This record gives sequence, structure tokens and C-alpha cells, in this order.
Amino acid sequence: MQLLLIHSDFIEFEAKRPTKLAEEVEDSAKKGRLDEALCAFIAVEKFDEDDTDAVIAEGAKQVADVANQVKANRIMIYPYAHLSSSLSTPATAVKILKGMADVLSENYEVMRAPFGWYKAFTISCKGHPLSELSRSIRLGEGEVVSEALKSEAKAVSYWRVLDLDGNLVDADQFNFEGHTNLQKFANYEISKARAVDKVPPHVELMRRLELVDYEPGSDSGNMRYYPKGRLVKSLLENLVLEKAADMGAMEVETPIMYDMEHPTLKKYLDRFPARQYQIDSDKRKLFLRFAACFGQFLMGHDMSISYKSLPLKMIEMTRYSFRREQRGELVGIRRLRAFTMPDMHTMTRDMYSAIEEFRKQYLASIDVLREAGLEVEDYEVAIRFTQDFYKENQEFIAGLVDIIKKPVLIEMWDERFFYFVLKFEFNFVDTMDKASALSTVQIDVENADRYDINYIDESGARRRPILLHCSPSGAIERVMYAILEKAARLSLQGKLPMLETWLSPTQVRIIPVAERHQERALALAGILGFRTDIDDRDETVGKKIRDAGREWVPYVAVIGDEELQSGQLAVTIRSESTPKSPAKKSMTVDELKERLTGETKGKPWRRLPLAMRLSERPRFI
RNA sequence: GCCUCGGUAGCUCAGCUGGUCCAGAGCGAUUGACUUGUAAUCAAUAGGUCGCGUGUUCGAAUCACGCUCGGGGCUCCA
Repeated sequence: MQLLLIHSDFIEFEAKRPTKLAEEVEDSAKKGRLDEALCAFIAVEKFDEDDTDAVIAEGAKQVADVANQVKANRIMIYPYAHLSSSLSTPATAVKILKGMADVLSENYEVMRAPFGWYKAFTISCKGHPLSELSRSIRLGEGEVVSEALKSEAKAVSYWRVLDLDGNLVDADQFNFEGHTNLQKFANYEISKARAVDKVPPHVELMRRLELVDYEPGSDSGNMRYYPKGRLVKSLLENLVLEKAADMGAMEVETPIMYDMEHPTLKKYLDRFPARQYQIDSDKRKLFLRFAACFGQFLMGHDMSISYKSLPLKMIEMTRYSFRREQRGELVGIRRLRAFTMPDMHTMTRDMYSAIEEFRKQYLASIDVLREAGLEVEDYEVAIRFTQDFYKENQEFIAGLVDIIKKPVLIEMWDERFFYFVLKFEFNFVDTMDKASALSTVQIDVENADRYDINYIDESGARRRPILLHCSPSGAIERVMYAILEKAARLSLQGKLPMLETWLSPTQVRIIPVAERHQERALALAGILGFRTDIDDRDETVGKKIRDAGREWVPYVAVIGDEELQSGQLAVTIRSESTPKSPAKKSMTVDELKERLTGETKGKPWRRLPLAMRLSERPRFI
């Protein structure tokens, strides 16, 4: 709604001729005059149609606010289409205009000019600073509050802890001794109680290491990645994609935006408690995907699938998925509005097979996180299901607990609120006792129907598959967050923080003592391979060593006259050092190479993301 | 959406009971000297309408109000 508000000495109108859209009015209403009145010229717009009651309330409030400011007791409601290029239907406009007049007439003397007539009018504007104002009202722009979001509050959860003996204990009865992180996680989930007043450590690290940074030019929660950050992220993405390929998943790519009015998608939006980014494109309303479900399910709908292809897996590394999280939820890279999520979907022939896949993907998720540097003790497990599902699959659930050999948090629902009957998540609990979900798998019993996805069984009959959603690692940014937080925790414990060698932007740094050693340094870098760089800046050795330490470089090799003589390298090994005493070792190039090969074997690889000579590198921060 | 803190040089910040120590420091950048042996070599140079606007005042980075952007918290969290 567009409002133009004019404080007038008087406003006078006369309806001359009806247009096609004209509302029917008595002759007495065709003329009118108000003295000392606030005149509200109003254009009702397309998106006001979504919630007319709210628009009436807000519109009336805005007008009343201004009326109070200028101390006007009379209000003229005057339809004025020319304030907007995106008008509502006439019926809606009349409804809203009448509604506003009704509301305002409780406290003011209100007159309304008829809608849809050619009118002559005379207005005398007072000309003081507040006498001409305009307002735009756009209720809930960019926000569709889904039914799921609304109903979520109503879902009744029972919180339990499932221990290693298969006992399901009330969460508040459980003895958390020896399971402090699980307790923190449970508190976080159940009571939602937490008091934190510090910036989480990864925020400083992500910037200082020149990995990731805020981008003020975008929306909050949309980050920029510097070369080192892009490298780390890319390596993690590839790790997950490789793992998915090992599981037999086919990589696909799907659009990042979809039509809001698409019937299937519309229904799905209502089942997913997330806020969307909306885009107005010409006549269409589009939303940015918050996962890859749509693309893959729409693809699945069009596919011809034989039972022979099942279980059938597709994965997309969604760069990006978008969720318009509330402003205050965003912290560093823990929670973002644009994030990279590996999203894999599996079609299985029946629940039996779905459960089997669930278990495999549970194991695969543990593997992926371990390879990324997060062990089972670094996260807590939550398993959520409906009562019915648990009754039928009690032993299966207990088996999941056996695999990780520690108690897990259980959330149980009387009835199914969402599209899934069973899900697990791995939650990282950080030094500030905040929990965030990493890997997750869900068994979906709804969307095969919704998207009309079928496979043909042995007898030639069309059957509905059971679907699984899986993010083997969770959002890649969040894995980076967890890795950095874990490093920060180590450094609190007096250890030297570092990224694993395969993830380190610089794997080996060669420090020539004087200019005459640079040639050898260059030759060595060539022989070594890996991500080896050379600190050829005009600085002292001490300074270069310090800088390499600040960058968390795993191997630092100093080259001087001695090394030229002996052919050995003086290598400082970060993983074996402590803040007080660096672990220095003399080794040959081959020995170093062997070490690196061992530490990076089977892991994704990318070349150095920056110039090999440090003297040629720009600074990003 | 609410609460709270903040915006001064590329970065981190000091100054903020209003007035030639107010426009500063360290880091970084540039230039020069040094050719260096394991956590900061020395010196010089360049860089800022102190977030924007309005007001108070003889005078505003400093006080007031409004706006804006950002951090954190709450709410929220698949």
C-alpha cells in the first residue's frame, strides 16, 4: 500500500463520472468536503491481497499516527491509483479502503471518496514540515510463514536419553556424569537456556587466517571467501562429494530458484519450517531454495526408474542453499543465510530397505566427519522419531547407539508433524555450549506422494519409493566452523591449533635465510610438490617463523648455508610442537615428502591458492 | 522483531567530563639501509570530510536527537 498524506486547510471533491471499476454509491456520497483534515491518498497494491486484515490494521495505524502528529481530527480517505504501478484488484482495494475508514472512524471524523470514479478535487495544503508525508506499507515482505513454522510450536516432544543398554530414560532423570557435552546439548535443545556474552572464537580465526569474512555489501549471513577459505571449503566439498560417489550417488545440479505458485512446491513450502528469500521477477514470485529437495524430486518425478536401480541416490553440493534466518541468529559461519549444503536423496523400495540405507548413511556420516577432522567425541547424537516408529523398530534404534558407544538424546513425538518418521543429527557443541547440527539423515514418507515419484517393481506395477534425505556432513561452512572451534578449544588447552595437513592452505613453507638461498628454495619447492610456498620477503628469519606460526603452517623448513652443505632440511613440525617448544627435526626432502604423502593420502587435493612467493601476495584484511 | 554494544588511516584500536598535545598509536603498505639461523631489524614516507544528517554552542570526533550499517544477546534454530 502506498500512502500520500497531506495535512490540509480543506479538501473537497466531486465524483464526476464512473469508470468501469466504479463502486456504487448514493448520490450524497458523490460530493464531500472536510476542513482542517488529514487527507490520505491511498493506492492498494498487489501484495496487500495476501492479508487484507493486517493491511487494514497497519494502514489505519500509520494514518492515525500522522493524524496525531499534526493534531488533525478529520481524515479523508481518498483512493489514488497513480501512486503505484502494481495495483490490487478493485474488490480488494474497496474492501481495504472501507476497512480503514471503519477502523479510523472510531476515533476520527472520517469521509471516504468513492472508488473508481473520475473525481474533481481541490486541496489546500498547509505547507508546514509535516504537512506532506508518504508511507509505504509492505507487510511481511519476503516472508512467508509456513504452516510448519506455525505448527511447530504446537508439536509436543518427549525428551529421553537412550543409553548403551537400550534403556530409554527421561532426560531430566538421566545421570549425565561423564557426558557433559551431551548434557549441554540436551539443555540446549530442551530448556533452550544459555547465557553467552562472548564472540565465538571461530569468528576471529576465520578472519585472521584470511579464510572467510563478512560482506557488508550483501545481506547478513552472506559471506565472502578469500583464496585460502575458498580452498579449504572446496577441499571439504570434494571430500563429501567423493564419499557420496563411493556410496553410489550421482551428482546433479538443479536451479537455485523456483516458482512460488508451483502447486507441488507450494505444498512443500508449507511443510518446511524455514523462511525464504523471495524474488519478484516480472510477474512471477520466486523463492530461493533452502535445500536441493525440490530440484531432485522434480527430476525424480520425470524419471523412469526400475526396481533394479534402487536404492537410487542423487547428490548436489548446493552452492547455495538459502534460509532467511532471523538477523540475531546469525553468528560468524555457524549459521548463515546462504550456505553450501551437500544434499543427497535416496529412493528405496520400501521401509525395510529405507532403514537399511539409514544405517549405512549413519555410518558414512561418521566417516565423513572423521575424515574432516571431527571425531565421535567431538559431537553429540540426537535421534528423533514418532512413537509408532519406535515401537516397531526399537532394536534398530538401539543398534545406532551401539555404533557410537555413547548415550544419545532422543526426541519422540506422539504423532508425525513433519514429513519424516525418523531422523538423526550429529551436533557439535562448542566452547560456549552452543549446539549446531552437522550430519543428518531423515526417512521421508510424504514427498514421494507429493511429487508423484514412482518406480516399477518386478511385476511391472508402479510403486511409491520411500525417500531418504541425507547431508553427510551438514553445511560445509558449519564444518569449517566446527573445525575452527575445535582448534580454538585445543589452543585453550595449551596446544598449538592447526588444520589437518590435507586442509592446510600452505602445507610446507620454505624460509630462505638470505637472498642467496632463494634459488635453492625455489628448486626445493619444485621437487617437493604439495602446497609449498616460499617466504622470500625482506624480513628476518624470526619474523618469518612467527608469521608461519600465525598461519598454522604444518611444516616450516629453513634453508641456509648449513642446509646447502648437508642437503638436509631443518623442519619445524607444528603437530609435534607446543607453544613453548618447537619440534625441530633435520630431514631429507624425501623424508618430508613421504610424511606429507602419508598425511594427505586419499584426501582431495588442490594446488596452492596464492602466489608461491610471499613477496607477491596481496593482503586481504 | 526486541535488547545491547559499536562505526576514528587498509587492519586493531586510543582520544570522547567540548577549545594548538584533537586528528593519534601499533600493525600493514611503500621506499631505503641491513643479507639476516628459528615467535616482531632499523629508519623514512604516504593514508582519514572521526558512519550520515540535524541541532545545542563563539567553538563538536567529543553533547542531544534522528537515520544508517555492523557485532553480540534474546526470540528462533532441520
